[in-house]
Amino acid sequence: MARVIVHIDLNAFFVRAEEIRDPSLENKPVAIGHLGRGGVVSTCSYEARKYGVSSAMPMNKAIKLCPNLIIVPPDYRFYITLSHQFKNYIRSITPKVESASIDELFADFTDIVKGKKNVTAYFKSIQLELFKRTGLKCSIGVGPTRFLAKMGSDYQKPMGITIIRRKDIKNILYPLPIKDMFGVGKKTAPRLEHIGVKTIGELANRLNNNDEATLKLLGKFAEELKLWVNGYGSDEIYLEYDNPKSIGNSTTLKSDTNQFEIIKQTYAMLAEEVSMRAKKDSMVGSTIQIMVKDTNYQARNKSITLEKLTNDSKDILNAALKLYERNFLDLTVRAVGVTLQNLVCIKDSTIQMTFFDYERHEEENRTKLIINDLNRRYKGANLKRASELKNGNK
DNA sequence: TCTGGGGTCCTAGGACCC
DNA sequence: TCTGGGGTCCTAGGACCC
Repeated sequence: MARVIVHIDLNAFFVRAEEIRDPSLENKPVAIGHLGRGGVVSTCSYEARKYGVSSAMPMNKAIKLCPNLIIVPPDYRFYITLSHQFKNYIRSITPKVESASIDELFADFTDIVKGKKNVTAYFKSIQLELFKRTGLKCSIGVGPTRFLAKMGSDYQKPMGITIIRRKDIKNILYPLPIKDMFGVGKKTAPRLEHIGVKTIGELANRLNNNDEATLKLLGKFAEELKLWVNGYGSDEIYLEYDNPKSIGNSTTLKSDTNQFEIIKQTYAMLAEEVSMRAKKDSMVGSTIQIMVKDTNYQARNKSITLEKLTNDSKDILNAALKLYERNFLDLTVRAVGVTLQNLVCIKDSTIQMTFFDYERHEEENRTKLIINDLNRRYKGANLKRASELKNGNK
C-alpha cells in the first residue's frame, strides 16, 4: 500500500513575512535582499516576477527591470519565528514531519487521510487554517514518494494543491521541460537537452530503455532518477535529521584585496560567528574548511582535520589562517569564508558525571567536561583504529 | 546578466594499512 | 624485489537546492 507523502512549500516566504508585518507591501513589487556590492535578490513578490525579477538576480539588474521595486533587507530572526509557527502547526496534525529548509517540509499523512473521501478538500482546509493562524501562504504536493510530493508542491503556486499518483505521472510530469525536474540543475539540464532529452517524459523513455548516452551522462544518479520518474524511490520521513552537519559563515569583502591584515580581521569575525552558532546549537566539529573566491569568481576550498573536536573561535581562526597562509597569501580575493565540519552534538553525549563533579562544575564547565570527554573518545577511536589495523583485527 | 550566503551529497585520488 | 587486492580516512572539487 502506497504511503501518502506530502511536501509543503511556503510561497515567496520572506516577502510574505514582510507583508504580514506591513500589509501596505501587499500587491506591490517587493524584493528581499541588499543593494550593496554583489547584492542579489533573495526572494521577490509575484508582482515583481511579472517584470522579470527572479531569485539570485543581481539587485542592480532587478531595479533596471522594475524601477519601482521596493527593496527590503532580510530579517532572518523574524522569518525563523514564523517558520517555527508553520512547522509546529503541521506537527500538531502529525508527528511525522521532516524539516527540509526554512520554508519547506516533508510529512507522512498516510494514517491521517485514511478514510477521508475528499483528499484535496482536506489539504485545502489545512492550507486555509495555516493562513488563518499565521498569515502564511503555501502550496501542497501529495504523492506516494518524496519526489512526487516535491514536484507537486512546485506545480501550482501560490496556494496550489497538486496530487500526483503513479497513474498521473504521464499527464502531469512527462510534458514538463527537463530543467523543471528536481535534481537536474543548470549544469545537467543543458547537457541532457544537447542529447535530445528536452522533457521529463523523454528522460523516462531513455532511462526505461537503458539508453547508453543518457546513462553515461548521469552516472550513478541514473538509477535514482529512473525510480523517481516511474513513481518509486524514497517514501521515508527522516525525523532525526535535525542536527546540522556543518556550520559556516562567509562574506564578500568591501573591495578585492590581497592585504593579509584585512583577511585576518575578516576571518576573526567569521570564526567568532561560526563559534557562536556552534555553541548555541551545542555542536563541536573536527574539520575546518576555508573558502576563498578570487577576482574571477572562482571559489576554492582548503580544509584540515584537527586532532580534537572544538567550537572555540580561537581554534577555528588559527586553523583558518594557517590554511590561508599556506595556500592563498599572494592571491587577490573577492570573498572569504570558513566552515566547521564533521559536527557532533554535545547534548547527545552520554558522559557519566559523579555527583561530586556535578556540584563542582558550573554549567559552562560542564560543557567543557563534555567536550573533553568527546575528545578522549575521538582520539581513542583513532588510536583503536590504528592499533586494530596494526594487529590485523579488521 | 554579472554573479550572495546558507547548506547537502557525491566522486575520485592519494596516503596508509593489512 | 616486485607483485595484487581490500579497506578507511582525508582532501578537493563539483553539482544541486533554498
